Amino acid sequence: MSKYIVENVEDFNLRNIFDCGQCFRWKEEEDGSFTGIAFGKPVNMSFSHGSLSIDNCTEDEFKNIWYNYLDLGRNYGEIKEKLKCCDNKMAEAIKAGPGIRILNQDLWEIIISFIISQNNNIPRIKGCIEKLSELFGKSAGEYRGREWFNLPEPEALAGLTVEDLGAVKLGYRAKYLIGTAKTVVEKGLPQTEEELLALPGVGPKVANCIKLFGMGKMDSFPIDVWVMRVMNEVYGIDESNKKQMAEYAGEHFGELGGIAQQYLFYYIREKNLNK
DNA sequence: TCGCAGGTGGTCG
DNA sequence: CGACCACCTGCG
Repeated sequence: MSKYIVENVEDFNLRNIFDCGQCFRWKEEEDGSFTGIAFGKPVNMSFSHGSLSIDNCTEDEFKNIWYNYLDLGRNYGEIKEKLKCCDNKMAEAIKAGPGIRILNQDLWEIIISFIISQNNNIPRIKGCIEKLSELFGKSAGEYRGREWFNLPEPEALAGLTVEDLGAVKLGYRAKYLIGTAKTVVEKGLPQTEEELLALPGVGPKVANCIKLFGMGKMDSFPIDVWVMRVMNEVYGIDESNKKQMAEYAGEHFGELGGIAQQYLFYYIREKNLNK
């Protein structure tokens, strides 16, 4: 079992990264490391004093998968300086999650995950994704004493019925997943906002999440209930005025909107959890 | 029991 | 267009 180690990794914190709402397949271990799966590879990551250690990972896999997945080529120190500039509130938010990075995730996995996420809570979202993978995904092999599964491919999902998906407990989202899978099989993966919004179960919020987490569009600014709360609390915008929040993000954060959103999201959730 | 959780789609005015 | 409202499911 090979382990790959990278030194001098900055602006990086596993809990910040895996608990900022962008992914659903990672679990924190008692020792503070995280075990999970992406791009068909189950691994365990641990990090301390600038040293990132990835277990069950070869050098090739690090270069081909994890370097990009963890967004290690981006200078977050520079980004944080830009966002802090002239914005004390943002500087405060960044302090809550200074090691956040936007993961570059598989587009299809992100589409499925965020359709499931709508009007749902995190433990159940994670449960649905695991169950869906176990029942209908391909095996990704054994690791740390269990078998891992990938999310089902579009073709596999497109051939299922709502009844087939019953055990996954997706509720009314099951028909969205099947409809989206059928569209993707027929027309390929979506590439534009228009194509995203044409998928069943994808509205403005989910589309922005897909763009940010699955398409590398860092200017996307998903507005969910937490962002509405934080934009109200921090910038005083009316809690229900999504349009004004989107405008504010465009004007003040610009190309860095998605990253700003992550700092704000992490900040308000952490604050809420500590209450 | 009932409201709520990373919203969306359908229906009105 | 914008404002409502039902919606699977499970938990407190």
